[in-house]
Amino acid sequence: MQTPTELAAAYRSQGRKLTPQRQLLFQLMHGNDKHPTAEALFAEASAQMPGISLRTVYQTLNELAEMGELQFIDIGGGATRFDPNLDDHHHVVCVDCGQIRDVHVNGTAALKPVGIEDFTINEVGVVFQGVCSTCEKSRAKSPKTAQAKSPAQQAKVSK
Amino acid sequence: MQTPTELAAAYRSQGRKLTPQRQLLFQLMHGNDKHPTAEALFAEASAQMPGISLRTVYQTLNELAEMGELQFIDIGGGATRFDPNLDDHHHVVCVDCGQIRDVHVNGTAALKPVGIEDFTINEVGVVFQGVCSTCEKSRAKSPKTAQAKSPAQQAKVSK
DNA sequence: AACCTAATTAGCAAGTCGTGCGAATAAGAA
DNA sequence: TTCTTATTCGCACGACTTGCTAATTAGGTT
Ligand SMILES: [Mn+2]
Ligand SMILES: [Mn+2]
Ligand SMILES: [Zn+2]
Ligand SMILES: [Zn+2]
Repeated sequence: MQTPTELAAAYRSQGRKLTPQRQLLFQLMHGNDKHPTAEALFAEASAQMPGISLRTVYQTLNELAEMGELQFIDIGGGATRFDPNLDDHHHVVCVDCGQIRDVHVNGTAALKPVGIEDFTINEVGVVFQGVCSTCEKSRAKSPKTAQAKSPAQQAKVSK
Repeated sequence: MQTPTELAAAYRSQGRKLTPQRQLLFQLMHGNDKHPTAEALFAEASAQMPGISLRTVYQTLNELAEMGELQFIDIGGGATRFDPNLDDHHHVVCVDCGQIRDVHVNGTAALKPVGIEDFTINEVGVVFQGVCSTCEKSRAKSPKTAQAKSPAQQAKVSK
């Protein structure tokens, strides 16, 4: 995603208006590597701008996605996560706390899909599933007790 | 996923009952490589057993997942897809029609995630995005016209 | 500085997907 | 056949996201 300033220019050049809500969201998303949900972003935004609506957050995120400024990440778990990082990168998910971390992956070019000659491939996504060090420690302390997870950070893991 | 007969045994040995609903779902899922949604499976089941409830379909699918007989696949697009194929494999998604196809991938062992030394990785998933030959042809005929897609097969694609 | 108008916002209704709950039903053991 | 308890089904409800629209506002025009 471009900087808030660059986005301002991009918006104007497209006949879009520069509202305080949008500017705030530009700031909050720029360089954001947390892969937040719309709700999470709404919470942050609300702190600085009480009254901003969740609807506007969704609207702006969709808008930015249409403009190619950010991507959606759907890895299960209910809510879509938003990612302003447009570099070629992939993700690791902690199955315990649900956090998503960027990860650069070497070797993706060498991946050879077999049996789909009839497809024209445009993109490849790699998702690692594991446990982060923090959760690993918690497990050591209370091996039996499942950690309390807020719905927002729960990861619905396959298999 | 095991055969309906094997599942029957597994169920009984776990004190679970063998209902006609479950048996039908075992059949419909066994060897199913369509990665159906719960709704899609419900539709198929309803054809053979009018009156079966969507609730029961969800219940049975969750049950089978708990038993490790199938996996959930979440690649965006609204509904979770179910996969009875437990072999080590990956998926290709047609961004046009939303179909998901199994694909064996060579080279996954060589994938090197960089910068997540603090994670204990358990699993790696690879998803290819592209266009299937059928959709490719449709595009040739009507390049401008977007294909009509049923909600169930729509793929919500990131980026 | 006041004005105009299209774009935007906020809020609530509604849609989709999935789960909690409880009464009625049925599997399977006795 | 009887009994116990797992299961089914239907509906309410919850989480997430979008549709709709009246009120507001950005930003160009006079
Ligand atoms: Mn990312
Ligand atoms: Mn599969
Ligand atoms: Zn964690
Ligand atoms: Zn297709």
